[in-house]
Amino acid sequence: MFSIQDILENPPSDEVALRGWVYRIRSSGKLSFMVLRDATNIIQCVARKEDIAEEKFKEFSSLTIESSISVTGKVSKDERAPTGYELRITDFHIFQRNDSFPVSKDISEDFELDNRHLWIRSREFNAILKIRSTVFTAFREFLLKEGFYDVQPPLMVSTATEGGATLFKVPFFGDEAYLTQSSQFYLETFIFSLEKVFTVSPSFRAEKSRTWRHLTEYWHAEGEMAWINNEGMMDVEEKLIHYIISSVIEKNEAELHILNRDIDALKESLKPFTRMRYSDLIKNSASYGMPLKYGDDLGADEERQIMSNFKTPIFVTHFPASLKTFYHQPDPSNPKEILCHDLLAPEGYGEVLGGGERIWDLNLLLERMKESGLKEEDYYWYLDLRKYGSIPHSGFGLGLDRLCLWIMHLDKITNAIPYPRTIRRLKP
RNA sequence: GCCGUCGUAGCUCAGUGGUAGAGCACUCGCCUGUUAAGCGAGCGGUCGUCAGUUCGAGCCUGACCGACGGCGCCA
Repeated sequence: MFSIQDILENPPSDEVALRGWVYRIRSSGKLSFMVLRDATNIIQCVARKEDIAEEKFKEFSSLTIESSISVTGKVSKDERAPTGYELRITDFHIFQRNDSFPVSKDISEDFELDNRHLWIRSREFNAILKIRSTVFTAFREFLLKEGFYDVQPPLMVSTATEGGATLFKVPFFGDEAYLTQSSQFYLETFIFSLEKVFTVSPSFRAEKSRTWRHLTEYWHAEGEMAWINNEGMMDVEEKLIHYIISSVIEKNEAELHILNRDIDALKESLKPFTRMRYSDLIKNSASYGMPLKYGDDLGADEERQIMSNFKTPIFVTHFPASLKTFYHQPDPSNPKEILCHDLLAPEGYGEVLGGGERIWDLNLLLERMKESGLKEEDYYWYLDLRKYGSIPHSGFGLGLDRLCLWIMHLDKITNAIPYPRTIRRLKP
């Protein structure tokens, strides 16, 4: 059995059979047009009254969108057909003729989300899923080539990474567990065995966020490297992002077109990324149209305005320690700032990645934990890393859904993931 | 946690205190090249719920219920 894409690439001269779902159907007297879709593409099929029995013609003409069907016929080039070729039907078999498909041309954002299980069949979402697949695969491919190992940290944990308020509680045999909000601390344990590690796993945040770029369950791609500093980490990340974007451009040009993604704009991000200290960003902030003072954090509005001045992502480094969590390594030349970086995507998309050098001195880490009100005994295993062969190291966390959001130039993160989980959505 | 918007037909939405509307979908016709097409006919609603004001409420007022959007937090 051929796929539709096979047929379009190598149109056979003999009769072929295809199977799939009815994407569009319209009848016009003595001929009926049906656009068939499968996983790979769409092709217009035409039934002529003269080619098949009258009853079969009627049956065909009354097909409904998303009915499942197989068709047999001859393929010919036809410029009037949506994908350039057309199959003239000699026979067909209906697996199921369904009632009217709930998802039609006029649907609201909310209705679409309620029917996401059906909406993912659409050409748009088919393209989104294919690009997601490339992004996830490319992330792994690149790091494996760089000598990283793919590791599997636990998702049910007993300690917070960022802060306690945003954890989901789960009953745990009379005790209480939490769904992980970041695997960073576990990745740090792995580097003492494997040196370069990464994981792609879900993270959970019980934040009552209601924004265009927050999810309660999101795909977190995290990496951790032994013996590397903040600058070196950014070098790896920049190559990684370049690799992911190149892969998407190479493998998903057709899908980018379906989504009306400006590929030239995306190609801009294959150029080197600007690196800018937080303090310099603040100094220049007025010229970016967003006057800020030292100590201000970058929110959605700030990032959007600042990034409207850039065509490629930028790294913002050396944030004041007060703006970030406790585990970041202070800058030796100015201990009030830390050796960290955020990667802000262009075209108004903002933060997609955060990373930096971790504190590797035991006493400093203890001090910072105390300031943050964290109990030593909860983090005994994390502290052990600083007791037994501690080394300088860095890591990062990349929001894959956010990366997909930007790469596909979508309007909100719930359109970048098939089954978004947000404060108000647990179905479907 | 803060600010805001909306509940009318299966879907998307109009609706000015005075007889409940349109487009799409669906059903039945018609059409030899359509592009979620076109033409004709048909089908379809206790206007979120409860109360109040009024001669009269989808429309005004209040409460409740439900949904959605933006910000903070972050990835």
